[in-house]
Amino acid sequence: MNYNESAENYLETILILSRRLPVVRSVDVATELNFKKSSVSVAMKHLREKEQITVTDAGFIYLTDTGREIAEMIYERHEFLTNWLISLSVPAKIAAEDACRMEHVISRESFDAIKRYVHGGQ
Amino acid sequence: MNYNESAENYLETILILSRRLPVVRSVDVATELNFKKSSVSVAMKHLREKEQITVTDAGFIYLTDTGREIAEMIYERHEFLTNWLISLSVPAKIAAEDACRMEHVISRESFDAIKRYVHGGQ
DNA sequence: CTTTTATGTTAGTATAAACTAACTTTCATT
DNA sequence: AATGAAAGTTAGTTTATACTAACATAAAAG
Repeated sequence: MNYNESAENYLETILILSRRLPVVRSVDVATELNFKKSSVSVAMKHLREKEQITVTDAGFIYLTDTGREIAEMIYERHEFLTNWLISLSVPAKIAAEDACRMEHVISRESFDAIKRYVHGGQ
Repeated sequence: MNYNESAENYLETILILSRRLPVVRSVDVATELNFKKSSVSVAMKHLREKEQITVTDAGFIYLTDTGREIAEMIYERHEFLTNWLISLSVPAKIAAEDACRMEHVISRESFDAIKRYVHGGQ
């Protein structure tokens, strides 16, 4: 599978949480994803090393420009694919789960093509 | 990532090769997937254990009913998704690559819904 | 008949990404 | 001040899935 799926998911989760919470900490990500905090701690270290997030002394996580770009791309796909599948009568839970996996494996070309198709077909 | 992606891919490859070659051997799968024969050997052992393939003394690989069912489902998705993306002007190579990843992560519900949508929209 | 090639297997390695367990640090409450 | 909860880290484990290296066997070719 895609080599960045895990990292992309973390970045997306940080973005989503940053819109819901005043600050995002490691433990918030762990709670959201139902992961252990040790797993998140290691993952955040990797994201820091790739300079996709910064973490303050207080443990507050912020997306860098690069990280935000990825997060927003994935989140846009997530929203679009979820809503599209729901509009095709896929149950919301299944639609969200599928979107959550598809969003990491589609190329820009295909995503854009599907978007054009869906909008054109409305 | 999907927990069965690797196995599904092997089964699909066996199906495809079985239509192209008189018999399918481990080495044929390795050649097709650009994997080493040791990797395929281990994978075939797992598929045998799950009773998704049988292997004759001569090393010829055959899908069981269960294995064939999975292989055909994945292959149908592969064909459909590839052709659909190509019809949306995605370059063939990219379409095939994307289909090859999407085919493993979509639920039956979503796949059926997309199929209905695409056929209805023609 | 012996040597080479093709095929398959086994054992051990590497990587990614989760996990548990144990530890530190900090902060709050008694 | 002492205790305990919350947060984060580190070390080592697990699983999946590929890999390399080394070996076994059988068929082909000299």
